[in-house]
Amino acid sequence: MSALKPVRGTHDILPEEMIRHRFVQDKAQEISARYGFGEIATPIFEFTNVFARTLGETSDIVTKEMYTFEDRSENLLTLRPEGTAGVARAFISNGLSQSLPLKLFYRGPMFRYERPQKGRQRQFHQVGAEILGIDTVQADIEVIALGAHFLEELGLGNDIKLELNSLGDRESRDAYHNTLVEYLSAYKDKLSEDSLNRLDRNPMRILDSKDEGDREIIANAPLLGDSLNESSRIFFEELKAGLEQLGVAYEISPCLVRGLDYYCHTAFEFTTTTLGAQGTVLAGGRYDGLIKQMGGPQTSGIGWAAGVERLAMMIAEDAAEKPQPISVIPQGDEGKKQAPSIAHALRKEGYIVDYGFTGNLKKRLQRANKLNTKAAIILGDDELARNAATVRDMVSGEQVEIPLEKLADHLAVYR
RNA sequence: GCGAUUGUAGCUCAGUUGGUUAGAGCACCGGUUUGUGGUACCGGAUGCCGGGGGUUCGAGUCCCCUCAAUCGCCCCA
Repeated sequence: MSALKPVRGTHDILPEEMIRHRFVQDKAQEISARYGFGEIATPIFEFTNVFARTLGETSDIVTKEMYTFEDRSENLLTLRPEGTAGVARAFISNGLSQSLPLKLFYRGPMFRYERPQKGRQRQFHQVGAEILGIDTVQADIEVIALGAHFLEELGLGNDIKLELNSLGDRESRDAYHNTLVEYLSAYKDKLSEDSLNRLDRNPMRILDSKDEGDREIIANAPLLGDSLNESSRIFFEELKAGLEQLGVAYEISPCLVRGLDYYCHTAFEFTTTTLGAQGTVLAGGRYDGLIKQMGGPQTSGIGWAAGVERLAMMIAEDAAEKPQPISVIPQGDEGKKQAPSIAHALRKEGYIVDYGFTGNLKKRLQRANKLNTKAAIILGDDELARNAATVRDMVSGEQVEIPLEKLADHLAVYR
């Protein structure tokens, strides 16, 4: 046991796992690009108020989960706990209101000081997509369809369901807020302690409570859907119709609310039961008030983020292909002399080439086998004297002698 | 932040009511084969028993503290 451990909630991603990690990220990027999203990278730290002001002063993320520190110039900075606030800030900083609508994809590490569990680290990675500047439901439909498409491409179509709800516009949300607080206040002596705390701060989160006593009270609580005003109701109806048109299956989840303050109208979560308590795998919603709240022009937005680690855990063992290199194996003095330039030439041709550095023929073949090599090129003095190399097919074990100048062509089948 | 479980070799784990030099499988290294891998056989190395303190003649085993992982709550991706 080494005394040198990584900081709690962080971990190393070794090459083996990185293949899956990359697969998830690259798939997200690839599918997003197909929907016309360009990739953006924002800094992993920002001025603290970028997050504090936008996520909601009372949200758990802001009040107890941020990595906040002062730099040497006494700036108060925070490691980003999520991606949307940074994208919104970048939108304002770069005057991107001239280029609306914007469709942006991002990926990268996020930081939250939470109690670690499986699928919940303090440094974790997200991929996300945002559409800025479209206040009609078409954006919601496209963003959700993108999420569903991405998860499907990962091979997770059957393990995941989409939960959908509408928080309504500001007016609807405020109206509901009031009716809910009124209703819940009658049960003040029966609510759980957690929920009591949330009654003032963020009463809608009480709908999510897993406490049994709370659930009984919630069962008869007024529904968010009933407080939606006409335009919000139509918006939601159009969203559902649009998803149906695209064959995106969903379930209405009347108690689904999101933790961050900036959401309105559409809220959705793709969830799974295969990851235990950390079942949310991709989630998002509409945030029409966010950019204005940050000091930018009124600009609507909708987007989602997905947890890369959670998705990487779910994808099938063999979903992400491992590289299959070609091994170059020198044998004897002449082989050692020529091997580096032969390997180099093949790499320039685009082949993945492993050069094992040490060991005799046997050891190098063992290494080649472990690396899942397709073919081995054996460079012995005998064949080099004839300006040729032996190519061993690592699956069949068959060997043929190939003149050096035809080597690259011959290997085409192993590419 | 709260509650519970766990922590022995690189990995997965065994280790009787506390009792000498702590074990297995896989992986690793070497050999059977000094120019031929994947199978087989033979051999080898490996541990601050998570860390610290305590009880005891004696602790991997019991007690306390601590760190970490896992599960649930909370929160969320």
